[in-house]
Amino acid sequence: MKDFMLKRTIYCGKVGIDDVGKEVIVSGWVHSYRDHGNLVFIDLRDREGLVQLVFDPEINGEIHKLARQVRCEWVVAAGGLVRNRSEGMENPKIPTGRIEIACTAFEILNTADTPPFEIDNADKVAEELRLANRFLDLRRPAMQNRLMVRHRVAKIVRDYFYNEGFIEIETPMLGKSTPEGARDFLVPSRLCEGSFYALPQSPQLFKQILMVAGMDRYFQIVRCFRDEDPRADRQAEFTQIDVEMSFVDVGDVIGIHEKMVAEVWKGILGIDVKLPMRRMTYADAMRDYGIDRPDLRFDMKLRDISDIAAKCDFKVFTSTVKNGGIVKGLCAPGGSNAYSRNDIEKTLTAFVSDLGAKGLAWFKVAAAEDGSGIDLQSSIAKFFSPALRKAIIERFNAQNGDLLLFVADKQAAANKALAPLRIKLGRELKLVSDSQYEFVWVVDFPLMEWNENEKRFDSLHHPFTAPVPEDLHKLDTDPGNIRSQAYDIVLNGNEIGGGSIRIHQPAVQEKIFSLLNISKQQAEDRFGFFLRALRYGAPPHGGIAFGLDRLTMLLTGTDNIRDVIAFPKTQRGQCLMTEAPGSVDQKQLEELNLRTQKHSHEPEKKE
RNA sequence: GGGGCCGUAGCUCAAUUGGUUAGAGCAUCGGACUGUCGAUCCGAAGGUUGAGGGUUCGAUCCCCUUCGGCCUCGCCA
Repeated sequence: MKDFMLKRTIYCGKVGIDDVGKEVIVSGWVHSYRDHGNLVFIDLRDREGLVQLVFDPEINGEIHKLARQVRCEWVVAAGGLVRNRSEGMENPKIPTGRIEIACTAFEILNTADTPPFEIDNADKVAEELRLANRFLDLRRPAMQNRLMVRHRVAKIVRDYFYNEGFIEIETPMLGKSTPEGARDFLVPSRLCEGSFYALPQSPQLFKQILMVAGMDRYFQIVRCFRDEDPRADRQAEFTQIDVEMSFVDVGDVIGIHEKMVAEVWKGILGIDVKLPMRRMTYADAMRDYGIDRPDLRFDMKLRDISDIAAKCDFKVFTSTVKNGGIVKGLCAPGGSNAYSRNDIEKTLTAFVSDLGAKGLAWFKVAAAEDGSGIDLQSSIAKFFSPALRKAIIERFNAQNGDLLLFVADKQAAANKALAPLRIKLGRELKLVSDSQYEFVWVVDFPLMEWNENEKRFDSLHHPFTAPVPEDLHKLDTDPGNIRSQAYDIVLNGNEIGGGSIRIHQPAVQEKIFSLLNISKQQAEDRFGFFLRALRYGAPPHGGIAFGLDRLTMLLTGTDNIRDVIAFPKTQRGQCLMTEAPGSVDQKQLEELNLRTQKHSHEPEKKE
């Protein structure tokens, strides 16, 4: 006994010209209906697409009457004969537009409340409303397609790793909190009163231990959790393609994974990615692009002009250089026509000052007044001798009509402002194409960087990253200049994956901990299990992790991570559909030996 | 924790410098209609202008507080 009579024989979207003359049964959601009093048309939607149902009172008066009652988003099943639409009645807008189903059977499986927004127009609807009614939002083909792409990426990746001899192994979700890195999500333990699990920020130590255990090649498509503020491309709960391999060097890991990426791009977009992908050192990336994830779809490299600036009479420049800063800038091709003086001094300057820059110096490249070639024009041009102006033009190989923009600051501060400025200009000057994919491996990262506030070194990647062997001797003398065997894969300015060769000798690991100001005792408390594992015969090993969410974003051309996650959270980490997080019963708290507490000093209410 | 944008009918938006009864399209409901496909035509209903307070003769508009969404800095080994 079924609770419906008509059983589907084919998906709506799959009914085609080959089915003409066949009896079929379709089921799905009423996308739209057109009632002519006589004929009734229903566009029926399922996962695979739309198909037009026709109800003719001459054919079957009873179901025609029934069909007149349906409304959008009702769930129905219909059976009938597939037939060609006669000439002039075809609808080229939908793939099934050449055929229709002349219905002889019809069943209303469910009615539906009027939806809070029209499925067809949901792309224009406030995201808040879409998230609260995700079951409706996900009925949209665009959303279903993104989830489908995500699924297919996972499938390609699984198949790829299966063929390469990798084993998918699950690691715990309830783990131990490690104070480094991002903030942990904590889960109170009922059985161990007063203790907490942490949700994994990544399976880092587990996958390394799997290498110690001899699994040799591990991968996992795994949820990770970092309790930090979300962004457009970042959720607290996200998915990694996590990989680890034994007896490998940097080249091995890169080789395996660029092939994986190429297979994904081929499988999803049909695009042949040229292998091997190019590589760039961290130092070069920072010098030319001001950032460790350069967008190589366009050139517009940053140039340091500190040597020229030191000789000018512009005090902002000279004093910056004198105080150990740099003057760095870029040349926007055609920028002096695209940006008015007001654009530069208001919009662009505001843009960089939001990023911490103190100002933005500019020159327009124009025909020289004396008719001899080109020259720089600016309110500050007078502080530069003709020779210096010429030197600047040459540094950028600037052309008439270009716009030169400079930030004078400490090196890191200048890069921090210029790198996003470069991206903004590249976009606005239409130097980037959406169909262009420029991959690059960034390598030779510094192992550590000095943390001025804490007076210690911090890992750039994480504390298990192996140094470059030739730099090992600097461990005691010059730790800030040790390069690491870390690598990031960057696509169009997005980091899509990153990893490293790991330290496999306990002595080196302990040395690194001490440089990071982690005492023997602390290391023992936090990573004791791991250090112990390293002492029992750890093979050389390394790995990588890709962000599945971000990969899917790039493959589907969205800049909103929530579009590639079925049930995402808002910027405050809430699910607007389920209203998580929520309060819990007192009884649950008691079982966990937890008590919630209001601020002891509540802000005073104004009278 | 900081900065910015936004919130008007179910949805998307409008509303002159602060001024009369807050409008339109779509959706909804009722009716008409023989091939539509954004159907069409006729009609109806639909509002705590996110919430609270203030200024004012008068507030969607100005000010304060607050809630929510988005973007962003910090944060994200």
